[in-house]
Amino acid sequence: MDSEASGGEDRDAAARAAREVIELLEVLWGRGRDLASTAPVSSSQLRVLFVLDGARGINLRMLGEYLGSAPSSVSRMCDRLHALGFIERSLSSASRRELELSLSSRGESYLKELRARRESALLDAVSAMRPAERAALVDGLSGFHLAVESVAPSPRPAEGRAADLA
Amino acid sequence: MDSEASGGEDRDAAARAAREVIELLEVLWGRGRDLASTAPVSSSQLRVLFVLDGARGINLRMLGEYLGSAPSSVSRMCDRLHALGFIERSLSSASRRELELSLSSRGESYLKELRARRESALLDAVSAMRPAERAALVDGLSGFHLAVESVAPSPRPAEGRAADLA
DNA sequence: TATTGTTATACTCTATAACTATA
DNA sequence: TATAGTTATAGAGTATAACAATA
Repeated sequence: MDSEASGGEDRDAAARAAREVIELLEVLWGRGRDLASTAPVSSSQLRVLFVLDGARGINLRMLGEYLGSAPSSVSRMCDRLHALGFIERSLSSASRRELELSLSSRGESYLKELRARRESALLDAVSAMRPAERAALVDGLSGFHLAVESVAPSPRPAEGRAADLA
Repeated sequence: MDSEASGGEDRDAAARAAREVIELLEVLWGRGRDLASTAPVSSSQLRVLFVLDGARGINLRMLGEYLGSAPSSVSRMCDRLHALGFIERSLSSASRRELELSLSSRGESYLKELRARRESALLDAVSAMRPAERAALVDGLSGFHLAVESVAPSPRPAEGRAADLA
């Protein structure tokens, strides 16, 4: 009597719990957004760094598809990230009209430090949880992570699904 | 031997798992962002709707503090949301220099539909999880949700913490 | 004088459309 | 002709600074 026979109430509960936490973080996370005093990169630029960290050497068009952004937007964003020294743009050896984009060592270390700061901030929250809840969070998020990746294959999700999420 | 004696590895694991899922959603969620074809409101405007849904009748300054945005930005955003018919701005009866901001019925129904669409999209993901993981996700997220609210009191979080999260 | 909200100005991000260079 | 990337232009979001109205 785990789920199938019960009509999927547990699925609905999980979807609702996820939606509520996402909303909460959407408001809270957005508070230090964009040109925040201490942040050298905007949230859009940060998304570029995340993608490049997981797909080194891709071209500008491909990066735009991962981000769901137009090539012109990505081009200008890369201008600024390059001026900041966070990314490198080298000409592709295969095709002279393509670029190969990647994180610079400075970009890599920035990302590493940001992740450490974020985990430190999150540690404040998870430390306020009971151990059993914390263990459940790890198990639940691991499964959710894999499930999201299987459902939303990179770079283009289900075409129209993503629009609902913004 | 639940946690205290083990040096907090489970806390670190939970913080890391949360940080990874947030990063994943940051890239994925952002794909349908801002002026997306079908979306009538941008992600910034959506944050306004979320706050007003939880704090009806607040003034512009207070809304700005919840969002972490400057009054001038909020003022213009409210112009556009009012033009769209999603919010109402009435003069405060207590103080003639203040506004009382709230969702219009159109804004409320928009939010309700958006939440339904989001949960439907999330249902695709949680349905791909095993029942035990799904149950763990619900328990873990419930505890996390409460913990985040206790650690980051509205409207102003720990002053400097938020900047790391953008 | 202090506070609330608006307007002026500037920079970033976003898009579409027009353009150059390469395949 | 089709594709990769850039540039031009316009609208939205962000900020700081100067301003009007109210307390």
